[in-house]
Amino acid sequence: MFAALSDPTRRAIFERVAGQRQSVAELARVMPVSQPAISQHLKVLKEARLVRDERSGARRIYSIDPEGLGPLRAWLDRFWTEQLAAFKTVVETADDT
Amino acid sequence: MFAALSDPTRRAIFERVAGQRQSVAELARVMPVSQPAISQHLKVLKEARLVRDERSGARRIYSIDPEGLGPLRAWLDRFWTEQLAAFKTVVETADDT
DNA sequence: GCTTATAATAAGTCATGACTTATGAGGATA
DNA sequence: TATCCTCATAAGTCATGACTTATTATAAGC
Repeated sequence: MFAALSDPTRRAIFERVAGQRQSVAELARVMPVSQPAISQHLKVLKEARLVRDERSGARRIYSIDPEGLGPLRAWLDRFWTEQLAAFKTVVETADDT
Repeated sequence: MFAALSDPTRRAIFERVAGQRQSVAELARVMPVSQPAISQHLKVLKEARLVRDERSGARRIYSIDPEGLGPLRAWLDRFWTEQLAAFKTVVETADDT
């Protein structure tokens, strides 16, 4: 999950696909890397369940995977309360001044 | 942000610090890597504003940074609606069957 | 059928980054 | 002051992974 989104190029591809379903060639046209690089990134994103692919003739259309970001959000929420607790502590400490 | 959380060891350190503020030595005791490795990871986490450090005598106590996860949540929320839209499309497509 | 477009895989290169050991600096304790 | 912790930095090693070009497979159009 995090590994899949950590690379800037791959994250850019994901954001683009999330905004609008796209073929590999379209992505390759606009991104500053080669077509194989795009395919490799899409493979990683697909394995992370962040994108889906769908055949359309010779094209292969990639779109965001609805399942994808759930685990990330779940992980984030686990720390949200702890973060707030820590923030509260900071505020209280500041109040002690 | 993503890069900082992509490494499993570093993520484990972050989760541990998030649960309970801790010194470097404490982390080094429980984690399966050396003390310098811990320090290096903490440096990365600190630069990503995910943890804070605080001097306590010779010790240095690390805790979660309240500011840290905000940007990640903001990024995630940007795609949440798109994800739902995509999911809706999937459902509607399924309904067409 | 032959050419063209699309996309995946193979193989190889090169930089990055996650570790290690060694060392030094700063504070506590006797 | 001498010793012991605690932690950061330096330097070097090694694996991973993000690219490239070359190639192959499949579908579309003439």
